[in-house]
Amino acid sequence: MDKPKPYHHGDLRRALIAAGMELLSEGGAAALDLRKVARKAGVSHAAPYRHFEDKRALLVAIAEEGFVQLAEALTGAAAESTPIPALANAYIEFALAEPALMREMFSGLTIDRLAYDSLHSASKVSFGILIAAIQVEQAAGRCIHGNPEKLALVMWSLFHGMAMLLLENQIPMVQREPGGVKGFVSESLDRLVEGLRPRDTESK
Amino acid sequence: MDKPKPYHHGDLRRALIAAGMELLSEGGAAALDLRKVARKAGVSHAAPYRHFEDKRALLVAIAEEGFVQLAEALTGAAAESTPIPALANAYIEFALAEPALMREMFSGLTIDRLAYDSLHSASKVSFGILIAAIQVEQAAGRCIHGNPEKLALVMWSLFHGMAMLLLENQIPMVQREPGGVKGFVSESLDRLVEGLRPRDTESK
DNA sequence: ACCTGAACACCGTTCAAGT
DNA sequence: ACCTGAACACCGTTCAAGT
Repeated sequence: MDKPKPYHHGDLRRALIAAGMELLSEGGAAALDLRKVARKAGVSHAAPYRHFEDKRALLVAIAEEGFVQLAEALTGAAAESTPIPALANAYIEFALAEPALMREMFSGLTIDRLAYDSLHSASKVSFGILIAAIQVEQAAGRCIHGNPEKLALVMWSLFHGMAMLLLENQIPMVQREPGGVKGFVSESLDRLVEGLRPRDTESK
Repeated sequence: MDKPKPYHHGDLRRALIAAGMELLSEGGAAALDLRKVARKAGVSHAAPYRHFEDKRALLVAIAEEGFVQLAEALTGAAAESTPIPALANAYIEFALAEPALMREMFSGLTIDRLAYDSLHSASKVSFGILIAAIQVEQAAGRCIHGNPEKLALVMWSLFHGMAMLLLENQIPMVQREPGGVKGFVSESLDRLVEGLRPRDTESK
């Protein structure tokens, strides 16, 4: 009664990506081998080669899916009343929730970016959300003028640095602080907004 | 006439680390397999296990050596007349000169940090240099008061984010900009120093 | 004490053969 | 068209045996 399916899969490609993401989430990059992915999807170890040229191609597809999910999380945050802190928290929460995926997304797959164009497009969507947030703040007079792309790049760099350093346990002291990760993110953001150079004292 | 050496190596451990770093530099993480490292050091593929428990232990030792080299680069920069921009440039130059090493240093080896304590100590040296630089700027009245460790953490996050995003070609537009990477780093640093919120107009 | 060669389990990839 | 099973080269790791 069902539509005739080729063998037991309607969309093996999607199933392989999903299986790969699960393995990544459970055991990190080391646990993601192609034969295990195939086993998890219920096909032979050679079947994935019908859909992906090699293991790297599967990893690129997974990273691309990761960027789609990140963009979704950021889109939600951008709609809140204080978009900048919301975006920072969303970025860092995403990274800490899926550390292995985050590493894979930003981990040297893109050396020859011409070959993986769709991966870069996916990552640019997230960047676009940051640019839009800066423009909103500029319009409201809460952010200095200047090229919004460059300002967004500074902000992104700070988000990304905090996320990766937290991810790799490089700053374990943050976990013990009052306020924990959220407090750290919020304070760091204040520093970027207010600046490190002392302001004139008469400002309110 | 030479002092009797055990077989052909006086310090195989060091030779293995050096060989591993060369492979990393030449071909990235994918090119670093233990058998190739052994071949490069002129020993059998089982010999490394006399000095390293497993492949991960060698990677940890390599990452540790990377942090030592990073600390050296930062120490030189900290002595310059404008230490903060010098540190930023040193950090990013190091990352771009040895991308594969940089990835390895910050790439999830440290999940159970109790097991790799010396790696964390090595990374803390670099962080200490950043803290000291903040304290110098505070004493000179060029940086706001407040916990220097927290301020250094913000600065490190920004450095690290810029370095990793550049490394992974996430911001290719920077390469085409006038001033290139150095211009980007310098402008971004200005934003952190001056802040994103508009300052009172009468300040010089 | 330190190193070697053979051996084992496992992975990425290929390919002739099946439906 | 899409999938399978056998096969190949290669890697991490172990271990009995050599000096």
